[in-house]
Amino acid sequence: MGDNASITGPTPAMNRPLTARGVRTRTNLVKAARALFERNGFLDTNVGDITARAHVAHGTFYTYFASKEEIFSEVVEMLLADTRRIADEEPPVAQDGWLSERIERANRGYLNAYVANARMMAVLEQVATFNPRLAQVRRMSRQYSVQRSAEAIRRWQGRGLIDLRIDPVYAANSLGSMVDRSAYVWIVLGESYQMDVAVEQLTRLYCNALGVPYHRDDPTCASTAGLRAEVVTT
Amino acid sequence: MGDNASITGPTPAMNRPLTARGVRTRTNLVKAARALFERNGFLDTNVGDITARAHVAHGTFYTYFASKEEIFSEVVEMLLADTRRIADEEPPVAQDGWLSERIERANRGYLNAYVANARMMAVLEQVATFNPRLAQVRRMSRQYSVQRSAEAIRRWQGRGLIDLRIDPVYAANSLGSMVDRSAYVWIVLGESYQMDVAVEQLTRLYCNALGVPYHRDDPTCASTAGLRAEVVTT
Amino acid sequence: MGDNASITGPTPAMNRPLTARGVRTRTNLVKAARALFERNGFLDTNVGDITARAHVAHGTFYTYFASKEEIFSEVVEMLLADTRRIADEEPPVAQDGWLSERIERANRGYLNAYVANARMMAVLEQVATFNPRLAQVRRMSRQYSVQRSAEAIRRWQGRGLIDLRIDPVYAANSLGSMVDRSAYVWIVLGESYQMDVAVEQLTRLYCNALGVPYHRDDPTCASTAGLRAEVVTT
Amino acid sequence: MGDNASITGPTPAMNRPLTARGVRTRTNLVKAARALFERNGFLDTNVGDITARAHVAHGTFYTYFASKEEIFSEVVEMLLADTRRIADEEPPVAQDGWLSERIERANRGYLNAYVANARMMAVLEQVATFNPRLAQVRRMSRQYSVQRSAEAIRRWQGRGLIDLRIDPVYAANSLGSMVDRSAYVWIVLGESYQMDVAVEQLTRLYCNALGVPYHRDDPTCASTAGLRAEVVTT
DNA sequence: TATGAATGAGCTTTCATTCAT
DNA sequence: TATGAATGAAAGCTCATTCAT
Repeated sequence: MGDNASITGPTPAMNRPLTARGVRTRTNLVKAARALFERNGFLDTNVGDITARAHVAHGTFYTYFASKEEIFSEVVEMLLADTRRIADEEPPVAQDGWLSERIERANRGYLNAYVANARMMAVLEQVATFNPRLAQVRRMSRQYSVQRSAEAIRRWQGRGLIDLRIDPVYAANSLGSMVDRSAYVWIVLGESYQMDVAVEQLTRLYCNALGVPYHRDDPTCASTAGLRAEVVTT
Repeated sequence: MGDNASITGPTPAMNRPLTARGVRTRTNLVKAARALFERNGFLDTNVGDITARAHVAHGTFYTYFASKEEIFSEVVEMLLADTRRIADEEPPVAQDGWLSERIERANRGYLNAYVANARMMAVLEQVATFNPRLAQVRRMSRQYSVQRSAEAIRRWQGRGLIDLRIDPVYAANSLGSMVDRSAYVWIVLGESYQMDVAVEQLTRLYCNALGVPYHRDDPTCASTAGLRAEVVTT
Repeated sequence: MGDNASITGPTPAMNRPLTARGVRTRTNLVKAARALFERNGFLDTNVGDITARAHVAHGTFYTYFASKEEIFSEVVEMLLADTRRIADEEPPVAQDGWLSERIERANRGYLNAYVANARMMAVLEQVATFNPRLAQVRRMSRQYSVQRSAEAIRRWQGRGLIDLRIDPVYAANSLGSMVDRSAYVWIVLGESYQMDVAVEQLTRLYCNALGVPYHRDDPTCASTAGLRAEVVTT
Repeated sequence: MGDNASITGPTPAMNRPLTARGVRTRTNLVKAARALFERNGFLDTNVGDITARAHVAHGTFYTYFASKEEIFSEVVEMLLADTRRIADEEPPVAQDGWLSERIERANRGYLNAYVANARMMAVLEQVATFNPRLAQVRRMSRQYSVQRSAEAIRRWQGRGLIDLRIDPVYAANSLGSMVDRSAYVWIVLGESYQMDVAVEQLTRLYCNALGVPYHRDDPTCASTAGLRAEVVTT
C-alpha cells in the first residue's frame, strides 16, 4: 500500500543472533535449497519446494531470507568457499621444485573442486546469465584468480623463466579460461574424460604455452606411468 | 487445456509451403525475436513482445511457431550459420605455409564471428543452461569443431610436427575451450581487450602448447609491429 | 527477472480499440467491480472476486486493467461524472429569482446525487485515506466546487447581497464542508433524516450564514407545507 | 490454527493487574503504536513495526493486546480524551455574555484540538471506513457532541434567542459537520488557512446560521484587529 | 512476562498457450 | 492467415496470529 512503510520492521536475513532452533531451521533451508538447486536448477526450484523439503511452512522461508535470490547467494558463498578449500587441500609442492609441479597441483586442485561441486557450478553459470549480482560475484571470483596467475607469470618472467613476448594478463585470462572451461565441458557437460589424463594433458598444454618444462617429461623425475589410457569421446 | 491438445490438428510450424504474405510475416517474427532475445535475453522476452514488435496479433505467432523455444531454435540456427560464414570469411592462407598462420586465421575468424554475434552467443549460453534441446545443439556444434581440431592435430602428429605425448582429443577440447571461453570473457563479460593483441596472444599460447613455431616470431616473416600496445584490465 | 524487459509488450488498459466482445467483457468487469466495491469496500474486494462475478478467468482482468487501483479509478471517474449529471438534473430556477432558490437547488441536487451513489462515495472516502492518487482526485473535485462557490459569493458581494465581512474562500470551504459532510453523515453513516427537511434545513442554515433571505420564509412565496415532520435520531 | 483457539487460555489484554515491568512494556507499545499509526496509517503499520520500535519481542505484543485493532482502539481512546481535554482548555467565557463568545470558544477549542492530533484524527477517519467497531466509536463521539449542541439550541430557542424554524437536531448535525469537516480540510488535507481567520469565519457563519449576533461585529465589544489577513488558497 | 520462531491463508501479477471468429 | 480475447496454473511474498520455551 503505502511506500514509506516498514522501515523499522524485522528485516529478514539480518545478522541478528539466532536461537539454536533458528539456526537449525535456517540450516535445513539452506541444505534443502542447495539440493534442489543442484537437481533442478535455479529457475525450476521454487520457494515452496524448498520449504517443503525443509519441512517448514512457506512463510518460514521469509523469516530467514528475503528472496530466492538471497538464499541462492548464500549457497554460492558456501560453494566458493568450499571450492577454495578443496583446491587448497592438494598436498603442497616444494617451493624450489619444478614450476610445472606447482601448475599441475593447481590444475588438479581445480578439477577436484569442480567435481565435488559440479552441479552447483553449473547452476551458478546459469544464474549468472540473467542475474547481474551473481554475474558480478562470479566475475570477481574469476578476476581474483586471473590476477594471481598474472602476477605469477610476471614474476617468472622477471626470473627469466618465461618468454617476455607473453602478456601476463592475456595469458592468465586465456589459460585460466582453458582450465575452467575444460572442467565445465568434462564435468558438467559430461564429455568423457579420465581425471589423471585430464590433469596431465591440461598441465602439459599449460606449461608448453608458457614455455615451462614439464617435470613428467624429465626421465629422472618420478614418473607418470599409465596415463595415456584409452579415452572415449561421446 | 494443455493435456488433450490435438495431435491431428493443424500443427503449426510444419514445413508446408507458405504464401508470400506468410513468408513475410514469418520473417518479421524471426527478426523481431532475434532483436528482443539479444536485448533482453530469452527469459525476459515474451511472445507478446515479439508479436508487438513484428506488428502482428499475438495469436499469429502460433501460426508459425509451436512455442517460444521453437522460434529461439530458429534464431540459433541462423546464428550458427552466420558464425560459420564469418569465420570462413578470413582470407585463406597458403596450404604449404606456416601452421601457425592457419591457427591464427582460425582464431581471428572465431573472435570476429563472436564479436558479430556476441549478444546471441550469450543468450544461447543462457538457454543452454536450462533447455536440454539447446544444450544439445550447442554441444553438437562444439563437438564438431573439436573433432576437426583433433583430426588436424593427429594429422600433424603423423607428419612429425607435434609431440606425440599430446592427446589429440584432450588437446582439441582444451585449446578449443581456451579460445571459446576467452572470447566469451572478453566480448560478453566485457573484460577489456584489444582484438589484435588477443589474436596474437591466443595464437602464441595455442602454438606453444602444441609445440608449433609461431610465424610472427620469425624475423624473416612479415611482421606485426605495434601489437604489444597498452592493455587496461578492468 | 531483468529490469529492462517488456517496454513494447501489450500494455493493458491502453486506449486501443476493442472488439465488441472486448467491450462486453470490459464492461462486465467494471460493473462487477463497482458492485463489489460498493458492497465490500476497496480493501475487501479482490481481483478474484471481480473476475468471478464477471464470469471470466482471473487473468482476463489484466487484459484490461493493470491493477485493482486502476479499475477503481475508472469506477470513480464514472461515479463523479454521474454525480455531476444527477446534480445538474435538478430543474433550473429563474436567473432573476431568489438567490436561495439557486442555493436550494444546488443542495437538493447534491444530496440526490449522494443518495444515488452513497456507497461508492463512502468507498472513495476510504481509498482516499491511503491512496495519494485518489486523494488527489477527490481533492481536485472538492476544490473545483469550492472555487465555483467562492466566485458566486464574491459576485453576490459585488452586488451588495452579501456581507463583506464574509471571506468568500473560507465561506465556500466551510459551507461546502457542511453540505458535503451532512450528506455523508445522513446517507453513509445512516443518521436518520428526511430528504425534504434536510434540504430545507441545510438551505436555511446556508442562507442565514450568508445573510441571504430564504424564499420559503416569505409568506407570498409558494410554500413548503409539512416539512417540519418528526425526526428520529439513532 | 485459528479456529480452535483456546477460550479458557490466558486471555490477553484482560484487566488483570500488571507488574511495574508490565506497565512499562505496555506503555512502550502504546507509544510506539501511536507514533507509527500517525506516520504510516493503520494499514501500513505492522505489529512487527510496533514491537521493533518498542524494543520488545514480536510475541510480547499479544501479552497485552488481542489484536492490532485493540491497540488502535486504545490509542483512539487516548486521542479522544486528549481532544476533549484540549477543547476544554479554552478559557471559559462569562455565562451571561454573548452567545457568540461561547460558540467561538468551542470552535477555537475544536480546531486547536484538531491541530494537536491531526494525524491520528486522519487515521481514525481511515480506520472508521472499514472497521465497524471504530466507526461506531467515532459515531458515538460525534453523536455526543451533536446532542449537546442540539440541546443548547433548543434551550436558546426556549429563551427566544433562536428562530423556531430551525430544527435543533438537523442544525446541530449540519453545523457540527461544518466545523468538523472544515478542520479536516484545512488541517489534514492541508488547504491553506490561518487559525484566527478560520475561527472568526467559522464562528461568523455559525452565528449567522442560527441568527445569533456576533460579538465581534459590535463596535462596543473588545475587538479583533488584523483578522482579515492575507489568505492563500492552494 | 518475555521471547522469537513458526504458521499458512491470502493476495497480486505474469504469461505461454488456446480458440472462436 | 490473421486476430486478439480468454485462459488458468503458477509463483513470490506478506503478516496477523499462535505457540513452545
